[in-house]
Amino acid sequence: MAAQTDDSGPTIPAAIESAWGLRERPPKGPRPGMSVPAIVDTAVRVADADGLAAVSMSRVAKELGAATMALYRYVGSKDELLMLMVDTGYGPSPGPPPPDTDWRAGLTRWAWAEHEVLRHRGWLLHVPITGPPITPQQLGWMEDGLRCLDGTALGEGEKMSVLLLLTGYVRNEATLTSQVAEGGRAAGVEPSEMMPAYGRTVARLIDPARFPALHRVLTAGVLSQDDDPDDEFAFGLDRILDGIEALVRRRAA
Amino acid sequence: MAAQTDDSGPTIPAAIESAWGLRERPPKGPRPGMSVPAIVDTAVRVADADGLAAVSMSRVAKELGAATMALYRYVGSKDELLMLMVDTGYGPSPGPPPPDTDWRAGLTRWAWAEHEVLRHRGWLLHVPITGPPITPQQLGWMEDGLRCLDGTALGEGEKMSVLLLLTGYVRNEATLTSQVAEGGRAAGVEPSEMMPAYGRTVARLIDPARFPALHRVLTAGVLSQDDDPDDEFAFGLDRILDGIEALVRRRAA
DNA sequence: CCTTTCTGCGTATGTCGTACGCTGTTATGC
DNA sequence: GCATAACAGCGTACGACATACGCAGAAAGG
Repeated sequence: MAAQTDDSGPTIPAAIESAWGLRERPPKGPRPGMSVPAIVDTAVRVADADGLAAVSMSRVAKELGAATMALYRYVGSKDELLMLMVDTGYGPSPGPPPPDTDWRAGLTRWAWAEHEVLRHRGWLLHVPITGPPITPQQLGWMEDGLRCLDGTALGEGEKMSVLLLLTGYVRNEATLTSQVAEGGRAAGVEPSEMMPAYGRTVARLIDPARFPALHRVLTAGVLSQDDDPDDEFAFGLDRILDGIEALVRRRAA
Repeated sequence: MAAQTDDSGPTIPAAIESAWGLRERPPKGPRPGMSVPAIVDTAVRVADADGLAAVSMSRVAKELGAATMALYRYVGSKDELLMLMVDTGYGPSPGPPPPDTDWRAGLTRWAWAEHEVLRHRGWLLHVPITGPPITPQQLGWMEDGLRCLDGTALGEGEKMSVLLLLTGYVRNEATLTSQVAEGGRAAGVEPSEMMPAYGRTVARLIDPARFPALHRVLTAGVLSQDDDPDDEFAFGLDRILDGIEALVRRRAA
């Protein structure tokens, strides 16, 4: 019976372990000239300024005044860097719900907080996600979301499902609005003219006889006026919370 | 007043226009040796077999027995090819709801149909979407979804929002499950051991005092058993439909 | 038949991630 | 004080990729 170390489960990338503070500096060798947080912050700054596509290893290195390959002493791969960028990009969660907040108000605040982050950091949506969250801030968001549901009679699995449902909605809504915005910028259309332009395009393509319902939507002018994206977000959020409320009530009975 | 041609709105890529059948062959020049559909089908086959990352222009060309640059006579860019791949990959919509179907049953069928497509074509989720749908089949799905809501008192804009909400949910759920699956395959873990392994990893990282709610979820064994992903999907779907039902009832009153 | 217009595609360019190995630095064990 | 081990920085090189450009040959109109 050999001594079993605690390395059960799949291997965790070294840089993630250091994000949890589980890594000390080796006793020998030269002092590191950079640090993982400095690299990640620089990468985030590049993404904020020029988008995720601008984040290349050479660009980040140049920004730091270092050579490209120097970065690989700190992060194992670009994917690892991206994972850490997501953690930093989201930032700390909005914190546990204030006392005397019911679950619905708490989750509303939670969802709006993520909405706000994604509105300012659209590139977060373009990071290819490779697995469930294991970075500190990500799990912090989860924790605070779970706490909102503390007073309910939902099972632990149901709480988790509810959070997944909500965060999925927030991400999806943000993806849609940012796509419209980015597509418009690429085509050189004013943001306010985006939806009308899309409506005209669709109107030109479809045959009203084959797409009657879609045609009705178009003639109703739904795509002609640009709604406040926040209204759109609030609409879906209320629908989902209504659905969750039905479940919470049933469990409470 | 110059004659206004119908090229209002942003430019539509040539290959998309040909997907709508709005393009005839030029009268001169050699006969084309390939066709856009043949190229797209080949690309879809490659993605089905080896994932979206394997879809490069050179790989598709090789598969067709042609040179890389020959493809550019048919599609303007790789992005254009991807857009067409999405259209073909989704395939035709499940059709309008059968007669005497209420909106909830219709949308349930609609959502499960997309769920099924995404389960078989996980790569669809990895295609970076650059704008609102303008390809024939995509708008076909939209049309059929709208028809499900024909009998309700919802406004046209609300119908659209409801569909966006649903399709967003379906995509998000599929993204999560496929990420777990892909992440597990990359780490060499059995699919059934994925969630437990994730649970152990999180348990090792978090401090129960700082993440009490998360710790409670872990000790409840939520992540230890792997649920049927279809159950998870059905759970969220019912929540959302409950929320929509509340709205439909309010409008009907 | 000649010109126009198109197809197929070879070549070349620039960008990217990253494997490999050399050079110089630092702290430890003697 | 000195050898040595462990590490930091990074120059070079490789393979993959999207794609701009331009040339050769094919098909149809005049």
